[in-house]
Amino acid sequence: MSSLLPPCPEPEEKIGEPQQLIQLGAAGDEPCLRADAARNRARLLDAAARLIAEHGAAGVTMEAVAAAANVGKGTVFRRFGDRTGLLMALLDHAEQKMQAAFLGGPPPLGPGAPPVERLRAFGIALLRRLAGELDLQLAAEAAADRRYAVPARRVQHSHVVLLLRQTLPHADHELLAHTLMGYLNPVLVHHLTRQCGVPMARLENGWNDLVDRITAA
Amino acid sequence: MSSLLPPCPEPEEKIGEPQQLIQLGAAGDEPCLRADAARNRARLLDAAARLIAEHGAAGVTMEAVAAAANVGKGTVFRRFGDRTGLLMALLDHAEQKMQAAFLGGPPPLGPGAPPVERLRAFGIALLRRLAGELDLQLAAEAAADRRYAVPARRVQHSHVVLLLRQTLPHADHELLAHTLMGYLNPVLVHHLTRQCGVPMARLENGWNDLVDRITAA
DNA sequence: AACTTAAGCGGACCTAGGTCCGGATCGTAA
DNA sequence: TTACGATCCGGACCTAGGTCCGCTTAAGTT
Repeated sequence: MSSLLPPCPEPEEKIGEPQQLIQLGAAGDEPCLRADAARNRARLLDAAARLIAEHGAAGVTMEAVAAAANVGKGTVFRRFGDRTGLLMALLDHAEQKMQAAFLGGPPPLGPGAPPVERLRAFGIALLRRLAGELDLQLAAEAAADRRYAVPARRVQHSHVVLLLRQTLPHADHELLAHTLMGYLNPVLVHHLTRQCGVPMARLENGWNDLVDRITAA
Repeated sequence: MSSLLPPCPEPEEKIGEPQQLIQLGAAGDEPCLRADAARNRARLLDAAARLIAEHGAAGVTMEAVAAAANVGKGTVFRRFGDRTGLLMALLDHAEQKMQAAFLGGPPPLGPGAPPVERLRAFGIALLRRLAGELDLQLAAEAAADRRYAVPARRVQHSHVVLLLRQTLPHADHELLAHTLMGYLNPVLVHHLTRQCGVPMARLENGWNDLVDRITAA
């Protein structure tokens, strides 16, 4: 069975942010904003971060962000598309740093280590990052029908597919990657850690165990 | 490592529907509605089903359902709590039928077959059911912070934990069950089948393969 | 420097989910 | 049958995300 999915017909038109360091084939044309637009964008991100730090991601409205940034509401939506877009933009820094780490950084996360070890390191790194961003990650969840089209997620998914392919020659890497990524779902992590009191250490052990089971010959 | 999670502090107060055949320990006290309330409930479910069949789940507003049922908007929310509650009520029949099948029906779904076979049958059955309900399942997705508290999901999860426990004596059944359930996530199924064109047969093979890997000694 | 135009701005406006509370109704007890 | 209280009804109302469109302005062009 092949592991190549017809690569998911590109979601028609990307609204809002260009946003990703690695576009995996998609055009990486940063539109280069007009001076005033760039200024307002920065103001908005700053205002959003401040408000969220103060009231929590769930307690901040788009109108409040606009007001705090001294900007019209329409400007927020023009720049970021929708609420999810704004929140994902706030997560973008950490995302790009992590992408750089697992695409080109030092082992065991980056190239150089055996694929299974990279897989382990990837999950642990993502779990730890998620744990520190849970509020935002939860609030930034995309609508159900776009969730798997979020660029950051696609990059992570592709990375896992790659590592699996180097480990298991004959398997449905796409589906196995979805399974692995499912374990790293922010909503699940939130549920387990915050609502069930599961300690992070157990989640991390769970990940390593899962990788072992899935990559066992 | 124990597989017993502190069973997730019951979400404070259950709004709306009592809804589940098996409450897994929670009180199963059907409140027995007043005559007019029961009549309106039936009208609402009927109207909702009709409208959704005609316009798709995403194209139906709560107000439209209320109007089609000749009932006030407040009545809808009183009875079902919120939009998600109404949609989940529409899915309840199928859910109860399936619960009955895997809790007490004939093998391989019900008791009698070896646990691994029951696990396989469970996933296949759920996948097929989801495939026929994708619109509704997608629209009925609960808010992120309640998603794992939905009664139907908890019952399914517990069932998987049970089967895993009978198969793997020493494993973190809770976490493995979450992984398996993640594969059966309606949003993922929608993404793969509708957006990527993956045929159901491949998803089913993927499930069996996943069960094998996870339950391998 | 004057002109042009694509990009951006802002806030009025729309929609749809969710809340509230005064009044109507059901079920029961006397 | 009547009286009464708990339950329910309905639609006005609130909120917050998202859209629209006439006006403004940055940034090239001659």
